[in-house]
Parts: sequence; C-alpha cells; structure tokens
Amino acid sequence: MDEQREPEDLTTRARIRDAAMLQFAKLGEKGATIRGIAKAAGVSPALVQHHFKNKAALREACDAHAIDAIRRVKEEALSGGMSNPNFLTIAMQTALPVQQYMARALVEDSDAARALFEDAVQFSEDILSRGSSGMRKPTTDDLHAYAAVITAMNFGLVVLNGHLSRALGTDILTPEGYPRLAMALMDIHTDNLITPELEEQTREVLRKMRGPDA
Amino acid sequence: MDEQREPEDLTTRARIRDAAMLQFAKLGEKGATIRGIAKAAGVSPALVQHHFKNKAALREACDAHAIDAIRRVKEEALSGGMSNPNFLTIAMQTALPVQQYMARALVEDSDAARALFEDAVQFSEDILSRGSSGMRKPTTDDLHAYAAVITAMNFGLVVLNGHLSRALGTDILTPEGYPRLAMALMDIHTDNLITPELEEQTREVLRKMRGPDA
DNA sequence: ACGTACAGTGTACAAACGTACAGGTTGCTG
DNA sequence: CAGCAACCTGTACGTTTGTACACTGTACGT
Repeated sequence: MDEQREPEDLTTRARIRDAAMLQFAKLGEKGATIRGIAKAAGVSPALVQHHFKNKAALREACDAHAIDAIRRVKEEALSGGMSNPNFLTIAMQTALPVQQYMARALVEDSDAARALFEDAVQFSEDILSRGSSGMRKPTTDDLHAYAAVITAMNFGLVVLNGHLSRALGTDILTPEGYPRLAMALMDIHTDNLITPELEEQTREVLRKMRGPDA
Repeated sequence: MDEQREPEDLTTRARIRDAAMLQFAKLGEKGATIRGIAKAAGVSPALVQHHFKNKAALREACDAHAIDAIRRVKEEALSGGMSNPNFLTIAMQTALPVQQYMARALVEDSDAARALFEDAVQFSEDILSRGSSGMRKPTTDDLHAYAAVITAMNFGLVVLNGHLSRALGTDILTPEGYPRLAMALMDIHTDNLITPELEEQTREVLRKMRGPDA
C-alpha cells in the first residue's frame, strides 16, 4: 500500500494517483478529467480505469493517500517533541502535492476534508492544553474555539498560499520565501495591536451579543 | 446597473446572476452548469444565454457584482471611521452569497480574485500604517508582509467558514455564532503564546535561513 | 509448452455539456 | 393598428465527459 518518495521509480498506479492529485488540486473535482489525468501520467485513459475502478474511487484513493501522508508527518512531529512553535510547519512539511490537494479538498468539502479538519482541531487542542517547551498555555475560556480558529487560520494560509506568495513576491513554500511569512506571523502573534481599552469594550459588546444578559 | 436587496422583486437578470453566484460558489467554475443555474433561477437555460452571452461572460458579471458589493462595504467602513478593530468584520458584513462566491473564486484563482486579494492587502496596509482609534501601529520591519499575512488569515476564515462553523457547532455568520469566533480571535491576538526566549531563538533561525549572513 | 493473471491500449457509446438558432409572447411607440 | 424591441422558450448540434468492452503483450507458475 506504500511506495517510495522518489518521483521516478514509482508504481504506475502511484504515478497515476499523483497525477490525479495534482489535477484535482489545480482544476477541482469536476474540472479534472480521466483523460487529463491519464495524459499527465503518460498513460492511456483506460489504464486509469483499470487501476482505479472509476473517478469516484480514484478520488477516494487520493483522499486516503493524502490523509496517510499527513498522519505520518503529524506522528513524526509528535515523536520529535514538537519543539517547533509553529503549527503551520506541520502543514508545510507535508509534500507539496498533498498540500495543494488538501487545500482544494477543504474547499470542496469532501468527507476526507472534514475528517482532516476535525483531526487538526483536535490535534491543536491537545498540543495547546498540554503545552510544550517554549510555549505558554493559552489564556482563554474557550480552548476549543481557540484551537479551531488557529487551525482555520493556518489552513487558510495554505489554501491561499498562491495569493500570499504573489503578494510577497516569492513563493512562501521555498526556503527564500518562508522566513518572510514566518517572521510576519511571529510579529502578528507577539505584538498587541489593539489597546486594552478597546479590547475590553469590544469583549463587552460581544458578551451582550452572545446572550441577553440576565 | 444596481438593484434592491430584496430577494423577491429583482430583475430576472439579477435573479439569474444571484443563482449563478451560488452555483459557482457551491460547485466551482466547472461544476456549475448553465442548465443548473437556469433551474435554480427558475428560468429556461436559453434565457441565461440571452442575458449573459456565454458562461465566461456570466462569470465576469458575477465577478463584477461581487467586487462592487465588496467595494461598497469597504467604503462604508471607511466613512464610518473604521471604529471596529477587526478587519474580519468587513468581510462578514458583505452579503452571504458574495462571501461564498469570493471564497471559491479565491481558490480557483480568477483575475477578479487576484484583484480582490491585492486590494485587500493594500487596504489592510493603509489601515495599519495610518492607525485608527484604539489601535496601535504594528511593530514590524515588514509591514507589507504583516498586512498580507493578516489578510490571508482573515480570508482564510471566510473560505473555511463551513469547517469552522462545524467545529464550533454553530454558524459563525449568525449573531449566535459570531461572538464565539470573535472572542477566540481576540484571545489569540492578545495573549503571547510563545515565550520571549523561544521567540528570539526562532527569529534567529529564520534570519539565518533567509540569507547567508556576512 | 501451456495457461493464467496482470499491465496496458483502442474503440465505442450514452449522457451531459455549451451554444447557436428559430420562434413565440408581451409591451411600448409611431 | 403596424412594427419593433425586449423577454423568454424549445430544439438541435458538435464536443467532451465517464465508462464499458474487447483486445494485445508479457511474465510466471505448473
């Protein structure tokens, strides 16, 4: 069920699956076609059908592979002590095609994407509540929402990585571009943009909005 | 060129355009079909073609309408003194179909989406550098990246709003769900998750990564 | 040597797609 | 009333799509 990482000596089946992931990522579920995937993989359209029964099954195979790849990176990060402060790095360390595929899948709302997102929220919540070296525990009444929003923001950066890279002038997934993103992210999370007065005032408004106070 | 907000007494042309925006948002550019849009709007497929020449032109009309709607909200926010500390509220205040449409468009990378994103970055940068009441100016060497990343994170929340809402149990675009999101966002931006020691250490790593220091 | 399983291809077909086109209805203007 | 423009529909056509099917070649176990 598993293959090497080399882009060359792969099973034909794996080559087709990788091509499919790229096509799905670039063109969407409907936009990607069996014929297009076959051409990208350098095989005949019928061979795609031979290895994966139909388009839906091919999609499921891509989902399974992406989820598996992400799970591996996650486990590696956990066993490594999670020394890195930025959850984003987890997403960044997964292979580029997997990233792009999941970004699309998150928007097109497949079952796999839902599972991925929910797992990621759970993962963030665990890490945050446990606390790791160099990290404080978050100050919040609502850790679940805290984790969910952080997860959504980080995934959002991956989903919109094309736009972000264009705005910054360099690809943020390369060693040249990534530091600029990470540095800005650090700036954003360390300084307090909002004054304590406005903060309390806004919280008061939100509290009233949330429930008609007794 | 402009219509009322009532979902009822709209021009047929506007009804078709609104239906098209929803279909594009839900199914993507390829997934949405002329026939499906026509059925959703309660008209014949040929009428869609009559008002908008072809699918590409229909798409451009949707783009134009969405950009216009967002521009209006933005101007209103500026004239209102931008008292609200959260840029996200700008996105939130636009009509729901426009949000969903732009979220999809951002992922599918149309020209309009690029323009929207770049404008939003510019907008954020202006607001941040000018500074408004209750807001401090950001402490950063790289304001452009700061603004770009904040923009991407906020748009990311809109793009992934479905997943985020599911994780929180309530729709974050309703008065019941929004406070929970906003409160968590406030928590995230006010507390310093990372210790100063790890922060400086990480910045050092990033600086080395960025350029081979002389 | 034979047969079987598997990798791979070419052809064919029904369904859905975008779009062109001719026609029909309504309402306003001369 | 004639005519014209705008709104709206039904039909038809070429293309692309997913998929079924028959076919070839090759490796391998008996």
